[in-house]
Amino acid sequence: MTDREDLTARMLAAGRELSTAAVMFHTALAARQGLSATEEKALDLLDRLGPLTARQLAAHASLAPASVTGLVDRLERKGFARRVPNPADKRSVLVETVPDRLTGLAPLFDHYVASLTELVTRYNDIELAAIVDFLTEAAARQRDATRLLKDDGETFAPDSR
Amino acid sequence: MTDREDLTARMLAAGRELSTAAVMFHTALAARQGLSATEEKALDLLDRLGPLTARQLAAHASLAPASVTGLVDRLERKGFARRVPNPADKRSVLVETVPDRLTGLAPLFDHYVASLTELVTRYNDIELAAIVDFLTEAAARQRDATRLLKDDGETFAPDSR
DNA sequence: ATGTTTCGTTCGACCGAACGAAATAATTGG
DNA sequence: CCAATTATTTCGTTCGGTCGAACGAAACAT
Repeated sequence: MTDREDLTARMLAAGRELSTAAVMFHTALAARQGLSATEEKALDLLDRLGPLTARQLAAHASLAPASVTGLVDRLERKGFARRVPNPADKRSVLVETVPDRLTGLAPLFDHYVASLTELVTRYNDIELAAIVDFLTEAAARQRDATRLLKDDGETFAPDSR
Repeated sequence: MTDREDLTARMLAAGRELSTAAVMFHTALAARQGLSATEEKALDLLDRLGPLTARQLAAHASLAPASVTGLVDRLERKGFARRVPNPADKRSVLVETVPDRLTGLAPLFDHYVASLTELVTRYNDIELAAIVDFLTEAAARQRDATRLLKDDGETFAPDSR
């Protein structure tokens, strides 16, 4: 095995390690907040797409409208989201995340960010640029893989977002 | 903002992207196989620690013995694990993963691995070594953060199952 | 040998989370 | 201004997943 092949193999192994570490981190984060997978997914959708009506949230999360009522009830009870009246349509309800729902965890995030910031002092600008490029590209390719995984399996189960 | 600060900020942003991509990939992978979070966690434990007795699996997964019976029943029914007699103790049962439980997904993995392998041809040896080092170190630091998250949260809530 | 501990399973019960159908409220269109 | 449509909630139900307690079988100890 050449040095180059060895480096590539180690890249793959390290990538797997980081991947599982990320999954475990997110799992622990959700558990710490007392959130189920569905609830966390909903909060992520609301963060990424902005306030949504119950119906829109149902569509994005692939849930029945009745299920969203219960879901939002739980999120409100736990203090992670709230219903606000929709000025444009008094039948509907806008659901939005509570702005500072992560304040209690800020020290942890700060510590982690500081740790990574310290880590990259090891590398010169050229190396760091390569790292940034790699992370960006790897994320894009993993998103592609995720899409393949879904499309391939849901040919008959429309998500309809 | 200096170039260096900009690079570091982009490293953090790209890292978050990759992290969420990894989580979504794992979620899709589990859904594709019809596995719940608990079931996937159990399979991961069995893969990492080798065959375990039901009791050991219960301890590692923080489940009651009765729950493990049902869990392993489900995994067997779905074809992802099996019980084998424990030669050292006829009371106990060893649970192991079925060796080729990912064969159907091999093409997908191969494609993703090939994509990453192609990606790193962009970088010279120095840069690639930096990438490998970064991935390894970032994984270690994220594991640390996960541990903090858990320890900090369970100081008062003994799991004790 | 025989009493005790350990292992996994079975049983019965419970809870969270999802669903469909019906009910309620508000909007839209003729 | 009324009928049809749309948005959400309520209601009752179902299902999966977990638990504690009780049990039989095997191992251990004395």
